[in-house]
Amino acid sequence: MPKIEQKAQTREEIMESAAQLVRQRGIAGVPVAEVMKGAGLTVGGFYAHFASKAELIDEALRRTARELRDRLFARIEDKPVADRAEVILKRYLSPAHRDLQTEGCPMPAIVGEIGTTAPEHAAVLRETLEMLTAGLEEQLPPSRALPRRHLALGLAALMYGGLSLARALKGTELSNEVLKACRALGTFAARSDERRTS
Amino acid sequence: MPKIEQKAQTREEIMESAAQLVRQRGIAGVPVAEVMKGAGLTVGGFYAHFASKAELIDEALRRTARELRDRLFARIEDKPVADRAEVILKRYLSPAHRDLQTEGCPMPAIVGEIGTTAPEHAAVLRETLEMLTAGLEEQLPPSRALPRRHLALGLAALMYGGLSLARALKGTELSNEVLKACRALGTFAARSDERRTS
DNA sequence: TGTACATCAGTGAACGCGCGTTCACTGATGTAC
DNA sequence: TGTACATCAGTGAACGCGCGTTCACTGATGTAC
Repeated sequence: MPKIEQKAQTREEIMESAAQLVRQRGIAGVPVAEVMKGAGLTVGGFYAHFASKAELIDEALRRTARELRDRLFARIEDKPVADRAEVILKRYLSPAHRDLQTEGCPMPAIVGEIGTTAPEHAAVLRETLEMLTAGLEEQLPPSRALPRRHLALGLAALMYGGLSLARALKGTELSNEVLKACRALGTFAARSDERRTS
Repeated sequence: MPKIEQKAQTREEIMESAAQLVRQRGIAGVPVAEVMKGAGLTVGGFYAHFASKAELIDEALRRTARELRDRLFARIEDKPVADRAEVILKRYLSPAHRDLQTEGCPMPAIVGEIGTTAPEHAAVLRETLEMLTAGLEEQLPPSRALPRRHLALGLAALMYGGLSLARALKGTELSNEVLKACRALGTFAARSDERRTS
């Protein structure tokens, strides 16, 4: 393999390792050395690929956000409009999503760290939330009770809040209960117009 | 002042300093030295009052949870039952609560750290969430659409989620929008039965 | 009441550790001729 | 085609820093007689 392609592939492996670890343990919880180990390398080589840890994390977070969006809204157009919010809520607020942290939403791991860490990460968070909210808004039926944008943003906060708490409480019955309650509340809010007009 | 009282008062000052700082910067973000500085002391004396940082944080978090409950539900019985959820949502999801981190809800600062820090902190989080949920449940009118417990737990997650995101996004317009959207969604859910039966 | 001694809250420096980053070096890949 | 040289991804150790915790010491308070 030519040198340049090889290097690009190594960089990709470092990124993937970082993307998994940062979702599980947050920014401060992931040493550069461990990211490199996850890619089968040693610490020293890191700076041949990235200017700093912050740059790596920044890029890794953007990637996880896109990945989340793709999974969350995958084949959603196949569902009836009235069911879409519920399907999305079920996907996001599922025990599987809570447990498989390395593959899921990055927000729970990093939100609490914004303000203590590099300022550029705040921008990534904003973009992630905007992306999620915009995606939701698109799939919501027209509403008369609440502006769609408000409903979408509120649902996003509910989803994020429920998943974060459920992860932090993992292993307790309360954790499952939180997921269930948030699914119920979210579905109720998203469907309420429908029921009221039927 | 007798020695013993003096010592108790010093301990109290250390605790208060810790309670403020931990709400603002989380567990890992608050060095013992800074807590002591906040109490007008130097690091070395810390271990005359607490066995470890974890013990201090644990106790400080319990205190902040009680404080939150007292503020959130203060004089709530003076309000009509139908308005109580909205009042609580407004108190919790207010710009003031977002901005005055040293005095507010401790959850946003610590939820992401559970799992990376001492395991006893997970228990404090569970108790805090239970306390908030139980308090909410008491104030909600009977509901037929959702079990009250589910509504209370969902509202708690919505409140936590909205405040966390708003704090992380502080200084952006999105931050205000999140607070507003969560208040709207929460109030809508809490009131929906009422409207539907009227 | 006064004096000698014990106690102990608080100080300030040091220890040990983890981490981000740097750096001299290595060895495989690629280029010039 | 073969040989000498340049490049550079990756290694492993070291540096500097922050932090939790320890510890020898101090000086004010309290007690014994």
